[in-house]
Amino acid sequence: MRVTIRDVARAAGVSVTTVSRALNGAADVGEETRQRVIEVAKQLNYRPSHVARSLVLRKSQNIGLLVSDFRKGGHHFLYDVLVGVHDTLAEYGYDVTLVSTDTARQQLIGYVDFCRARGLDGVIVMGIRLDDPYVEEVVESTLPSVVIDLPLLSRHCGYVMTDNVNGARYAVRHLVSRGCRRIGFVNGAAHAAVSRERLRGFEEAVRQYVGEFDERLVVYGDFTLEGGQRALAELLARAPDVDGVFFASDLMAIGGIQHCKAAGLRIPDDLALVGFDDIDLARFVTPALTTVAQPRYEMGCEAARMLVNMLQKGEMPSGTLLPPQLVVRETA
Amino acid sequence: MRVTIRDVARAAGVSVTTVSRALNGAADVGEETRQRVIEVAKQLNYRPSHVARSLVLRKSQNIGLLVSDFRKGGHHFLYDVLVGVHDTLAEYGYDVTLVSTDTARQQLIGYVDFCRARGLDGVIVMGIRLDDPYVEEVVESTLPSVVIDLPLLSRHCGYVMTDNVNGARYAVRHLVSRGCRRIGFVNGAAHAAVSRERLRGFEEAVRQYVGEFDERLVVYGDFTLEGGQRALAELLARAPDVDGVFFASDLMAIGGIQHCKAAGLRIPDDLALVGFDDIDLARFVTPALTTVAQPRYEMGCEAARMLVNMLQKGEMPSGTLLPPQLVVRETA
DNA sequence: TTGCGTTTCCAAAACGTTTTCGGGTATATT
DNA sequence: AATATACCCGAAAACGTTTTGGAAACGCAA
Repeated sequence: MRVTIRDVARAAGVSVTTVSRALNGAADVGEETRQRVIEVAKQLNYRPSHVARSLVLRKSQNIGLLVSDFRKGGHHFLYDVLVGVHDTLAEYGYDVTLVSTDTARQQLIGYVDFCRARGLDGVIVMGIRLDDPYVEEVVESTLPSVVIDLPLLSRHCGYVMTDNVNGARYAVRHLVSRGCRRIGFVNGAAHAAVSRERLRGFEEAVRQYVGEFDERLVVYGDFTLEGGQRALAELLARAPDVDGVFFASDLMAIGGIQHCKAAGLRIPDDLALVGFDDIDLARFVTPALTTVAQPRYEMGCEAARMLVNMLQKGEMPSGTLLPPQLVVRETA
Repeated sequence: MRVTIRDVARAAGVSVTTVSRALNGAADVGEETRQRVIEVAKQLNYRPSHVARSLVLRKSQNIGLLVSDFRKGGHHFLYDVLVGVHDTLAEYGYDVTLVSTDTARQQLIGYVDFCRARGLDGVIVMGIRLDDPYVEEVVESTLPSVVIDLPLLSRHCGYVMTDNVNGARYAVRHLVSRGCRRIGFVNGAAHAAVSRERLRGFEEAVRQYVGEFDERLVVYGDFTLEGGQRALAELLARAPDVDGVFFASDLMAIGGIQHCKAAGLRIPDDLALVGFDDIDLARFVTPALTTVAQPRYEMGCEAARMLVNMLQKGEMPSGTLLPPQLVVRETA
């Protein structure tokens, strides 16, 4: 059947101890025996069993990627982050197994127990909301974790997110540089952490670049396309003199574009639009959407890096903000 | 530290054997002891170690999701399939760990060895191409596997893909029903299995619905947006009287739309377009793209189901075709 | 009483590794 | 020559489960 360390030992005429040592680069094994063992191992196509190793070492070199809601939207975002996580984790020799909160919830156990049962060394959490009951578990648990897009910090829990306040500032600054003086904001869901930050950045930038801040110019669109349409309509009803608007997501901004077309508003002459995210759609929609891009892939990489530093070097978790980038196209 | 089966045994005043049996629903344990054990286990918040179990059972309840190239395009496709795979595998009590061919390749070992080292019970392969050196390994290996979008069938390897020939037929039939009589085809990469099938469906449908098949009306666009633009230009140069064209991917079709706009062709009056895939973009682009949708999520589910049946019931692998669906929007 | 079948339980082996502790040689030091 | 010092190597325990092969207790029939 499977070729074990014992087979290698027998074939090389040494003990299993020596095989283990030779293959793992331990010090106290003669150079010639080491070579022989390596040769035999290769000959037999020997692959150490990760599960046996995990059992004795009490770590699995396996980290969980916890996704709160796989289905709902955010495809682009989640996928890129996932790839980033996978790539850098693979570099460090870790595997990643998918964990959905749904399955844990279904078994009526916390996700921490879920991960412990599987011997996961740590977990990267994404797609979770502030109002999710799991956040409490994340911050309190001793399972090393880093969460994406939610500023949760504790002894065993770090986070990485994009610098939303500066992202919002970039957007406003750009609109101002394009001549806008009366700028509105279509925010996402109110309970999302990122919404608050983008609002803060928006307000600060408006105060800095145009002077007065009119809170009647911020409306909420729930991150959806239809929400964006509705919200923009409401905004324009409140303040017809608005000449530029910042959307907290590209999807909402695209809704905004559609509203403008329906209302006969020229973009960007009558109304300048800038979105947030830089989803794939952004470059294809007409007019192409000016937006502030999130470094999705890099967020995954950074989260992974932080986690392995916690695991391997015992570093304390931290909060990392990644810089977004304004990409200007046609809408502003 | 960790609470083990031994702790439960001690606390319940029985042997570990009995605990194992009680918890796993084996027959020979008294009903009252079973209840006591269960109670104690709950009390102690005992979670059996999956890795210890894997070691002795020699199966891990863990299957690999092999992605040949995480980065390159296909985001939408891969993500939806991945979610489908995860969801139904979770239903059956399996975990899924991400495996990229890159990391295996980098370690200079076959992906089968890679999976075996990790004790994976099986593997679902996606994003692989006909010319990939790994296909040989897939069909020859004894590791139960099912591949997506590539018709590989062997003793331990099944596949699921969408019914591409019928998808192409739907597209052509729709174009014909819209009055098109001279229909072109912008195919994807020639070496992709799906390309061949779509071509076959296209040819059959053209013969059936319009009569003669002119092979000069099929060009290749490499699945990219720019490729689609170029290919359509070439097609129109060859045959200016073309009045409808079927693209083997939405991205190429969108390239086609852009070419039409640049060339001053009205869609669908001068030229009717239909794509393939139904990516997110399709509904947002203007005019909205008529296309044939692939059941991405269901493909993942079906692949998972097939693999589980192979593993649990010893069923033979099979080839499954899932029906695509024409979604008509504005371009045809 | 003996023999036998059931039921309920347990000790121990097994799964495939790593690691601790110590044993043996050869070489260097006194 | 005796002793210390490296240097290699191996036996065995451990990791946390499942499962095998009995064993004890009990009831029942002979």
